[in-house]
Amino acid sequence: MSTAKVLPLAKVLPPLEPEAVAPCCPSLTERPLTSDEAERTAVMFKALGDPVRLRLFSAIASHEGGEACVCDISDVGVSQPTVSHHLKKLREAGLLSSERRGTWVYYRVEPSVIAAMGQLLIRAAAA
Amino acid sequence: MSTAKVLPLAKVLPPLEPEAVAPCCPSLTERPLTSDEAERTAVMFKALGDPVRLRLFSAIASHEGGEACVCDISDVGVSQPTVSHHLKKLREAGLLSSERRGTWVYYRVEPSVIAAMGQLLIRAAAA
DNA sequence: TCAGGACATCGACGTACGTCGAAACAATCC
DNA sequence: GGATTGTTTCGACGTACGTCGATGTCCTGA
Repeated sequence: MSTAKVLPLAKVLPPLEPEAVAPCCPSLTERPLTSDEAERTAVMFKALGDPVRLRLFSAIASHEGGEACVCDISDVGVSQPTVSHHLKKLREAGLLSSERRGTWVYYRVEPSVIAAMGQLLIRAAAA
Repeated sequence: MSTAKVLPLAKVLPPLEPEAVAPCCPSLTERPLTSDEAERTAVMFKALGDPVRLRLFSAIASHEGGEACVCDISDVGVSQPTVSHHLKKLREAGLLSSERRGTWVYYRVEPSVIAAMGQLLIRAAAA
């Protein structure tokens, strides 16, 4: 029955090639951002611009090893599908990567992207 | 006529008492954010989560002295009311302060808040 | 006092977003 | 294979958000 699946649905969700999401973060202070640069950078900030996503991100970042499985961080007051939706947003923004290990899926913060966003702001504050 | 105005409409828009907007930024990595902390912090990230606002912010940050009048930064492809709306959002988030000087209104980046947001991310990346 | 420029507010419109329950998918255990 | 648990996807719903034109407010200069 249905031997041909329409989509294989990657078993391990890829970390999202970093280039696509963030060629990253041209300085905010050196010159005004172009429309394209702003579009790409805004995606990352928008991802952290929701209370639930911020709590999920914080829960993962503060978990030992900087990673946590979904089951560890689902106590944020919304339904489980909603948690999954938000984690997907964070992953698409390049801030998290995920990997399935047996029954559970583990999410991990993507240090390079986070650090780049931080530098961006630090430099803007120093200007 | 109408000698009694309903609202005085502050001549100089205040920098927004910093406490209200950000008692600021508890570490993302030390422990999971509470609901309230996430709510307050998300406002700041959300403010930078729009391409037009990011371009306005960058235009101000990259302008000499870290400040610019609205007339200097209105070339972002949206109408004047929309620019005003976005600047208000950034100010309400505590990221900008504004001051009227004669005919023009000058916006300036609020270094302490921006720096705090940056530290937040840097620490999360280092975890 | 009045005209004009700079900026903010108002009200309305369309779209994007957060949320949920139901259902599909994946791995494990019996 | 079937039941069970963990996670994602789907479809639908209400609300929040970005955008605009029209209008109001504040300041300046004649």
